[in-house]
Amino acid sequence: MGITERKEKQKQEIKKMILDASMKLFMEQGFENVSIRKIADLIEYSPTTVYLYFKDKNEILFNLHEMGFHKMAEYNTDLWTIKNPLVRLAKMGEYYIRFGLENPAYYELMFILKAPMEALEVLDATCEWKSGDQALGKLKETIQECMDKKLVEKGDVEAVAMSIWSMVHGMVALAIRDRFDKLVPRDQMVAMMQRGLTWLLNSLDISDKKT
Amino acid sequence: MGITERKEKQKQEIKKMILDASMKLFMEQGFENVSIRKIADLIEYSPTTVYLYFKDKNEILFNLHEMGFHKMAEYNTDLWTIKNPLVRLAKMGEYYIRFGLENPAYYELMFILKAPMEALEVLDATCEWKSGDQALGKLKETIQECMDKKLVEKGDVEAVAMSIWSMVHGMVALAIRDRFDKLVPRDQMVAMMQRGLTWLLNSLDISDKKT
DNA sequence: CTCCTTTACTTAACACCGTTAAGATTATTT
DNA sequence: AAATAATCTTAACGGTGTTAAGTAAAGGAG
Repeated sequence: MGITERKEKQKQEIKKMILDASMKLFMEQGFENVSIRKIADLIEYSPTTVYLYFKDKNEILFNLHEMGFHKMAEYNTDLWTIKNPLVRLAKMGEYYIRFGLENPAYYELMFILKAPMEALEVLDATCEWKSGDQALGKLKETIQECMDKKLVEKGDVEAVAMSIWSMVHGMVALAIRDRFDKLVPRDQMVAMMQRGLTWLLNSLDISDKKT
Repeated sequence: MGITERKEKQKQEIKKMILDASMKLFMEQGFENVSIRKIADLIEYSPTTVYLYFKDKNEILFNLHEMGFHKMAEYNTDLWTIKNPLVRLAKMGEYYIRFGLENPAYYELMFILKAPMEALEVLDATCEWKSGDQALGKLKETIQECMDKKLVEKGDVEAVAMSIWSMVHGMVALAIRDRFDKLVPRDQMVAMMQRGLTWLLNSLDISDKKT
């Protein structure tokens, strides 16, 4: 069935066109200024055509949200070459913050906007957020390793993971949503986040102080 | 000028009507489903009348955002009776999380939505975010006190404050935007946040371990 | 090559949105 | 009572997500 196969391929290509156009607009104009009509305009189709490839706007946003996780993975390629889990943990935080600040549009899709999660609830009955679960899993792994190697005090891995994630997420979310720069000068922002992160990890580190 | 005075009072009353109606809809239906038209319907005026009392929708949201800070202050009334700054810090975090989870609509206005900050940029040339600055100030005070009393290692108060705030904000923001409950069971959410918070503060506490 | 069916796409419309210009109504002052 | 000022509404503009119905092109069957 070479013919139907090529057709399927073409369909995927148009889907990609729609997603790329959406993301372009999203990055240029922000979430609230992207409409199906503008997307359709950009790829030179009628607005209704978009609905032949995606159920609704939420489904588009969900797909972009997935692309965001792939993009984030690119930031972390060299992460697992780091053998010291505490150093790796620090790098994870650093990369996370950098990814968020350098790709605010993706970050919004992944961790702030409700729309992608609404799509997930419709799409998947089990409502599993695979991408998020996987990303959090890697954080938990690293923390577990820190505890195993007695670099960090033993404790509730899950709660610690959620806490660390919450902190870096909080930083990025506050920055993206214009709260951070109202309180500290913009040029000091990144440095302060970094100081906060190293301060936290330093407080955790028990490798030096043998009680 | 008794007459103009009463008129001014009436004007303020209608303003309050608009804000109350907005907040009611906001809490019931969420941000994205509140429109000027619905607000006008609820107070039985025409949509355009709303514009005689507020410049635009953002200005309404900014006013609601301010009301949110007042509401949050109610949660903190007994906070300054706590003399031990470390205990106070813990309570601050606990109350912050509780406020956020119990008043998600207010929380969104205060710390997540862009609209109120956009209004601020138009309203105030200096762009000072007084409410936020004040709230953060109290956190910094408490942390400073902790350091002064050697309950917490001395360090960059600003960075530490931003970090702690980021963590609790991160927790609430993830919960409100449907990321938390996709990864941990909903009934364990609050408990886990609490564990994370006490874990953090425990790591900071150096009052016992005299190095 | 013609007829028919399927696929791909568009036009038109619905019900909403924030916002503004212009007109109508009401109240106050002269 | 007439003129002025304050208050509110109607109608409209250009936008939104989405759907029903119609058109044009492509593929297969005879």
